[in-house]
Amino acid sequence: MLRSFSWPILQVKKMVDNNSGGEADNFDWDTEDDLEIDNYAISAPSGLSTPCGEAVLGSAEAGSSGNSPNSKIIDHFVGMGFSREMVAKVVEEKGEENSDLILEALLEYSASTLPSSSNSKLIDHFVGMGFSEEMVVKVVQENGEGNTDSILETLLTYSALETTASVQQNPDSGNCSSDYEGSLLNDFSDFDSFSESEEIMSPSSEEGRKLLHLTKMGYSEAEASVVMERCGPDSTIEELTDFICAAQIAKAADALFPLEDKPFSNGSSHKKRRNWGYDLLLRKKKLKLEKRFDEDDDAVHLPNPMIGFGVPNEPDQITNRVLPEAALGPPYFYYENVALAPKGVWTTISRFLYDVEPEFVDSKFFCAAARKRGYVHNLPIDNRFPLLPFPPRTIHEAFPLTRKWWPSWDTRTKLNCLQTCIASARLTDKIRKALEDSDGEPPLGIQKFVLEQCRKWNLVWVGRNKVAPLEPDEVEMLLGFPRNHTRGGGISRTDRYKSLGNSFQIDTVAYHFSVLKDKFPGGINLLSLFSGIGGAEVALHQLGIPLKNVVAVEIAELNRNILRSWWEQTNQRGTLTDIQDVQELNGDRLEQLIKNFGGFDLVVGGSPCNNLTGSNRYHRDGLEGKDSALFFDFCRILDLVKCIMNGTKSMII
DNA sequence: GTAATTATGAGACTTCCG
DNA sequence: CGGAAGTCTCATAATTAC
Repeated sequence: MLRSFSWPILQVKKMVDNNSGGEADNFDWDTEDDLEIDNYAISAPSGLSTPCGEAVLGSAEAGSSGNSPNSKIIDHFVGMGFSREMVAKVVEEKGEENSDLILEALLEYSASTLPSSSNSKLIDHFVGMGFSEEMVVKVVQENGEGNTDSILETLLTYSALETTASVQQNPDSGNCSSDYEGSLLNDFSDFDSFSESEEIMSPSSEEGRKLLHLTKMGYSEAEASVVMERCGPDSTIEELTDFICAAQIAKAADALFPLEDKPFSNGSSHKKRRNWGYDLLLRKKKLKLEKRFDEDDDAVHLPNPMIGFGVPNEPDQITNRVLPEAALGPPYFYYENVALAPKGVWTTISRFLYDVEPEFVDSKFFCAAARKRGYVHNLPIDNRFPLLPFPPRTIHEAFPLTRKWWPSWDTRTKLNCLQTCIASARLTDKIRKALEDSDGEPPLGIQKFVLEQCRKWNLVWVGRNKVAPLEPDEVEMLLGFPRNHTRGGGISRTDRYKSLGNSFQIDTVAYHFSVLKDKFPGGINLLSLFSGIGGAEVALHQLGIPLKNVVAVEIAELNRNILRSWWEQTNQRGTLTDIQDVQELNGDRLEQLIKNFGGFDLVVGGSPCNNLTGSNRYHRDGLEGKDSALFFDFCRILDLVKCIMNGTKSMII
């Protein structure tokens, strides 16, 4: 039943409305819209590139003009890799005669805007998405590195502008609203700076006021009316300008994915693929709008008990659900992260994964340790079955030797979440000393202290007054990995804890994957993002689902070694492809992989949680944190896989 | 002597419960 | 409404290994 989620029927309804073709708020980028916007951009060239361009370029507006006297020299330096606005600014300062002086200034300016080491990773992240480095540096500086959402948005807009500015040699753009300065999206209050267009329309009605606004910003009256018609009468200026920018963004996507990828350049995959960035932007925008309208409904309520659609041996089972159409496979996908993330994170994750409702499950229903996780997936949920035999499900079953020393006042039967760090020897010593001071039953205060530390650090009793953290192989067992999965091969104890603490609980994941067994009797092609020590692979293997082709993306060499070693030891007959960085997985690489073995059946990923988890005292920055933002790479890659596979299919047909 | 490992101590945010 | 419980952590210093 859905009662355990606050995930609303309402949301489902909304989606149905969308699918049935709601006009005004239908942001779906279907072919019709595509054409229409393209035509729109071409048929009305006078305003489209300029208004946004003015806003972005600020005082250096001359750069966007194709026929302005210094455009040639600007193009020259832009061709060398400097950003247009930087060149324009420098040319304005130094004059266009002395190109040496300009070059010197440009180099100096570039050096001064080089990324600091702290945000260079963020910059690499966006550069990896296909944006130019200087553009990224600039945008990161403007937006601050904390706000990846607005960075991405600005980048997309900039790309669009660069493309249109260089593609359209627009004779009129130079003298269009050159007095407009400041942020296009934020400042709409200053009417006085547009005196020359005052007479276009009187701002008597609300509609007229908006129209006037848009025309003052440099759009033609015709453009403004078309956009207002499309966006509906209630749309804000911000939405209207966003919509206009969408036309440029569609072109920006072209710039990101040049036409040379031959195999599919005539098929539909390329066409769809180029829109992923735009889709991402739209989903972000949609999220923002929804946030604005129902801020109260933002929170996802975690179910209690946390059993998702059901766990073995529990009567409450949900075997039916309706997935949004956009979420349907192929491929199947499976995304995992910590359930207890900061507010709004799961709403965002769900929105980006086609509005699929997360399934929150605590692994304590599968093993002796808690592990509260959210899973967003499009797998069927009927006829699931667990791995057998069941692993031990209480501490005593898992560690029978501890029973002898377990004090009666320690009432734990389950361990807390297995994390990446363990208690220090000093702490366990402190506990021993505290207990030795009292004969027999310790005072309540001591009991409370000890119990608190035991819960916090998952300590077990290994002797009289002696507690200890779990050994790595004990953690392996609890998580369902084969014994010694992470042992040896140059891996330290600390690394083992770290890798295991970041991993799936096999029994939980296998229970969800079990529905695939009937569907893929001949084996499965798996794309495993952030694969770590191979939780998904191990789960599928233990279910008896043959692994045909596995592409595992994992940044840590140690983890790749662990997976490779497991792969060899279990005599896998398929092929395992290692990839180090998700950034390597661009459209071309994916097309090549998909072409090689005919598509992925399952895309799995649990992106980094260290900016989400409550254990992080320093950088709990939510999805915008530098590591957890890799979630957006999961979305990016999943989108690409979907597009390429659908494109391939339609080509074959 | 340098590199790798280990020890140590650093709160915040959310939900649940009474 | 306040307290309790729980959380895939991080940076740095100290120590040990090579």
